Amino acid sequence: MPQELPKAYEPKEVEKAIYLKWGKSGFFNPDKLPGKRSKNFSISLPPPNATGILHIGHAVMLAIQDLLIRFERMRGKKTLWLPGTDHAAIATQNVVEQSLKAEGKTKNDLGREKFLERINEYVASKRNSIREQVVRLGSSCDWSRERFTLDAGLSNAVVTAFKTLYDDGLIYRGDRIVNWCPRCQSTLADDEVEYIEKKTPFFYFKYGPVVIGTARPETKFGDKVIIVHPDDKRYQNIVGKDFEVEWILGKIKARVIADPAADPAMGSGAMTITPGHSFVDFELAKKHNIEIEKIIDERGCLTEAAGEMKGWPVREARKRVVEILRAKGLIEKVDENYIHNLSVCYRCNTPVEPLVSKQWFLAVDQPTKQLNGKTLKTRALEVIDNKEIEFVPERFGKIYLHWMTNLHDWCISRQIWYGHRIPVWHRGKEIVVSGSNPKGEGWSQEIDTLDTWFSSSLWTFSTLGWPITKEIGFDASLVDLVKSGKKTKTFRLRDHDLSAGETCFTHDSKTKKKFGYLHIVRATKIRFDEIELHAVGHEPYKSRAELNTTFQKYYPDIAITSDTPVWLYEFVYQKKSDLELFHPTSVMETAYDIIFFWVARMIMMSTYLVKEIPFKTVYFHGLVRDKKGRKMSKSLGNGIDPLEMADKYGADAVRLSLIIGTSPGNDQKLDEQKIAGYRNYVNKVWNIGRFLAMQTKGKKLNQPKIKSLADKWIISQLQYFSQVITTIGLERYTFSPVGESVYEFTWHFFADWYLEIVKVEGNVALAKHIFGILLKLLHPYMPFVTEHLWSILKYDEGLLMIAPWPDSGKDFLGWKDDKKTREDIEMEFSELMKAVIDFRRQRKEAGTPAGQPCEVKLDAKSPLWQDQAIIEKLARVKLVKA
RNA sequence: GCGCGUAUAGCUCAGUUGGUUAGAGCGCCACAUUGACAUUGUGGAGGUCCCUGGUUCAAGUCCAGGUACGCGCACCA
Repeated sequence: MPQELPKAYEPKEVEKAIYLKWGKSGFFNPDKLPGKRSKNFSISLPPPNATGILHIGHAVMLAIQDLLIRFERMRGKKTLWLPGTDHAAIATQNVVEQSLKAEGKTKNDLGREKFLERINEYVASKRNSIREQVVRLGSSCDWSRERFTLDAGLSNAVVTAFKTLYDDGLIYRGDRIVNWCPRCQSTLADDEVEYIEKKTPFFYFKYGPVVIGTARPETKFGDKVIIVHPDDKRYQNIVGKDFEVEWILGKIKARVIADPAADPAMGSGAMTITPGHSFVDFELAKKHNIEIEKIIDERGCLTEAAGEMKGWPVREARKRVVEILRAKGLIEKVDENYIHNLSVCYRCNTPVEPLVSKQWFLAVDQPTKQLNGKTLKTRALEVIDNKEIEFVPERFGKIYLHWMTNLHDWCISRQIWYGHRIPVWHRGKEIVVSGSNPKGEGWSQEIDTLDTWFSSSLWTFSTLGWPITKEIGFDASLVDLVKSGKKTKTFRLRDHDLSAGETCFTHDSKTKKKFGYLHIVRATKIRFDEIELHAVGHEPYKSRAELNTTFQKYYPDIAITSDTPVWLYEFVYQKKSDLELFHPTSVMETAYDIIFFWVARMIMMSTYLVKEIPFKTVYFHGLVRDKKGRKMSKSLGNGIDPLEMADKYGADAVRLSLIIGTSPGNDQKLDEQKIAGYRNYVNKVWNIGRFLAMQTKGKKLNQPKIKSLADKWIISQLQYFSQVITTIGLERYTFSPVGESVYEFTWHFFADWYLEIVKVEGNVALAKHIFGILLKLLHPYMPFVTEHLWSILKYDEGLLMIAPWPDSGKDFLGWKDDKKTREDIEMEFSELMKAVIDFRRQRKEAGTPAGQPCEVKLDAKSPLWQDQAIIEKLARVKLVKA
C-alpha cells in the first residue's frame, strides 16, 4: 500500500525477500530463462577460497560481474554466471593447521587421513557461509551449477588434464632446484614467492687465492668451485687450477673455472657457487657438470655436509660459521648495511629455501603436436599478441607478455596433503597415470598433491563438464522421451563412473548415433529392489516382474537378484552441452594481482586441452585500499567488511560505491562516507518511486503520452542517453562513467527538473513510464531497490531482472531520435532552465523572506510566458511584464 | 637495472579521437522545512590540470625530458 511506504528505504527488510523472489523464479539458470535467446553470455566466477570469509575485494568482483550478467540477461542473452569455491590447498591447510596448533596438535599427530577429514569438515562448514555472503550482495549466479575444485567432476578433469599432458611429454619428473617453504613443508611455484627488503650483514671471506662475498655463509660448506670471468686479467693465471683451501671444516680442494656469469665489476670479481641452494648456481653447476651437494634440508636445518653442525637451524648455523671463519682469520670485511631481497612464502611469510628436490614439472618450452608444433608458452603468447583475447585495460597485455616470455617450467607438485593427489601410480618400475588404483596388486600412488592453481587453471571448462568422454546409450524407443527432458532418471546395472556435475554423451544404443548430452545432477548406488517403478527415465514399469524382464533383456550376462547393485543417474538432457554453449566464456573479471597465478595459466591450459581460449575478454579491477591508500588487512584492522556495510547501508549502496568512481586496473580508496553517499542516492531513487506510487494510487492511468516541451525533452534525452550508455558504455566496460551518468540523469534531470514540472503539468502517466525505463537502466547497478519498486509500481507482472533492456522504439513511445529535433528541444528547454535558475538567483539576491512572493520582471514578448506556471512554481517568483 | 601505472578543487576521482568559460560526488559557506525525499532542496565559494621544453590556429589531452609516489619483473657472489 503506497501510503504505507516508509519515508526512508529500508534495505535490510527488502533485500532478503527480493533475493528469494529471484531465486524462486529460476532465472539465474540459463536453461530456465524465457524467450529465444540465441546469443550466449557466460562468466566463471573466480572461485573464492574455501576458507570462507568474503572481503571487500570479493565484493568488487561480485558487483561488476553481476552488473554484466544482469545487463546481458536483460538484453536477451542466455546468461550463465557459474559460481564455485576453490580448495586453496595451502591457504586452507594452513588455517586448519593453526586450529590444530591451538589444541596442541600437529597434522602428523592425526595422520593424513584424519587430517583430511578434519579439513573436509572445516570446508563443508564454511560452504554455506560463502554462499550466503555471495547472495547477500545480490549476485545472480546459477547455484544449480555450483562447483568446487575438489568435487568429482573437477577431479576427473584434473586427472584427464594431467594424463594428457603426461602422455604428451609435457609433464615430467626431475631433480631440480625449487623454492621450498620450511614451514609449509612444500615446494612453491616461482610466483608464489614474494620478496621483502631486509638489511643483512654481507661477508667477504678469504677463500684460497680469492675473496668471495656472501650474505649466507651457512650455505657455503660445500663450495668447491671458484668462478671467474674468462676475460678477467686478475685471475687468468689461476683458471683451471686446483687449490687447497682453508675453509669452515678444515682444508678442502677447490678448483677455478672461467664463466661469463662472474661479473668482474662485482666485489672481487670471483665467486664460489652453491648449486644446491641457489637458482643461478644450480644452472652453472649443470653447465660445468659440478657435483650438487645438499647443505640444508627440508626443515631448514643443516645436513651432514655441515659436520658436527648437522641439524642446526639456519639462523644459528650462520652465526657459528661466521665465528669459525673469524677465528681462522678468514674474514676480510663485513658490510653491515647490505640490503638483501629476502624471498618469503606468499602464504605464510616464512623465508624460502631454494633446494634441490625431485618434483613434477610442466614443460612450457616444449613443442607439441597438439599445438601444431608450438609450445604452451608460444601459444599463450600468441593469443594475446593476436588479440584473440582482449585485456581491459590494455596495458596488462604487456605485463602478461613479459611474464610469459620469461616463464620457466612450472613446478606443480606440492608436499601438502590437501588437494588433488598426483594421479601417478608406481609398481616397481611401472608407472601408470590414473585417477584410481590400477588393476592388480602392489600399486602405490604418489604422495604429493598438485599445486592448487593446476585445478584452477582448468576452471572455465572443468566447471562446464569437460572432459566429455563418457557415454550412455538409450533404447531407440526412449530417445524421444529423453529428448523431451521430462524424465530425469535412469538406472544402470553397469557402472558408467559418472558423478554429479559431469556431462556425458548419449546415444541411440542400436544405431550408436549421438543425440545430445546428459548433465548428471545426482549419481547414487542403490540395490535392484530399490528401483522405483514409476519415477524413471524409462517408461514406467507395471510390476517388479516386468522390470526384471526388461533388465534381463539388456543385461543378459548379469544374474539379477534383489541385492544386485544399481547405479541411479539423475540427469538433465541437453541438446548442446554447457561446454559448447558457454565456452569460451565471455568475460573473465578478476583482480590484477592474480594475472600470473590464474589468468595466464588458464590461457595455457585451455588453449592446449580444449583448443579454445578460455575467455574473450579479461577485465581487471584494482585493489580496494583504505582512505589512506593502505592495503586493507586484518593486522592493520583497517578492513571494511562488505557484509557489515550491506547491513548498515544496503547491498545496493555497497555495490554502487565499489563500481562508481573507479577505473579498470586502478586501485581505489574507499571509506564509509562514500558508501553512505550512495545510500542517499538509493534513498532518492526510492523516494521517486514513493512519489509516483502516491500520485498514481487508486487512479486509472491513461496511456503515457508526450504532450509538453518538458515531456519531449525528457524522452528525447533519455532515448539518446540510453543508447549511448549501452553501446559505448556497458559494452565497452566503462561502468563508472555510465553509472555516474545514470545517477546524474535520475537525480538531476528526472527528479530535480522533470518531476517538479510534472507537479505543475500533471503528466503522471508519462513520468511513471520514464521512471520504468530508468529502473531498467539502474537495475544492473542497484538490483534490489529497482526490483522492489518495479513490483510496487506494478510495471508488469514479471520481474525487472528479465525485463527487456530499453533500446526499442516501444520504450520511447515511438519517439524518433532525430539529432536535429533533439538539439532544438534541448535548446528550448535550456532556455526555460536558465530562466528558472536566473530568477532563483534574483530572488536570493533580493533577500526575499520565505513565504513572501518575489516579483521579477520578464519581457512581455518573451516566449517564456507560455511556461509561466512552471517558472513561477520552480523559481518561487511572480512574473510581471516588463 | 628493465617495464608499467598514477599526479586535475580541501578529499575521492571523471575528463572519448586535441576544440568555447576544465566537471561530478563528498566536504565547506549562505538560505530554505506541512505537500516524494533533511539520507532533502536552492544558491554560492573553491583549480598554476606535477615541472620544463616542443608540435599546433588551439594542449589537462599529443611528443621529449625531468620530479614525486605506487606496482610488476629481474638482479641479489
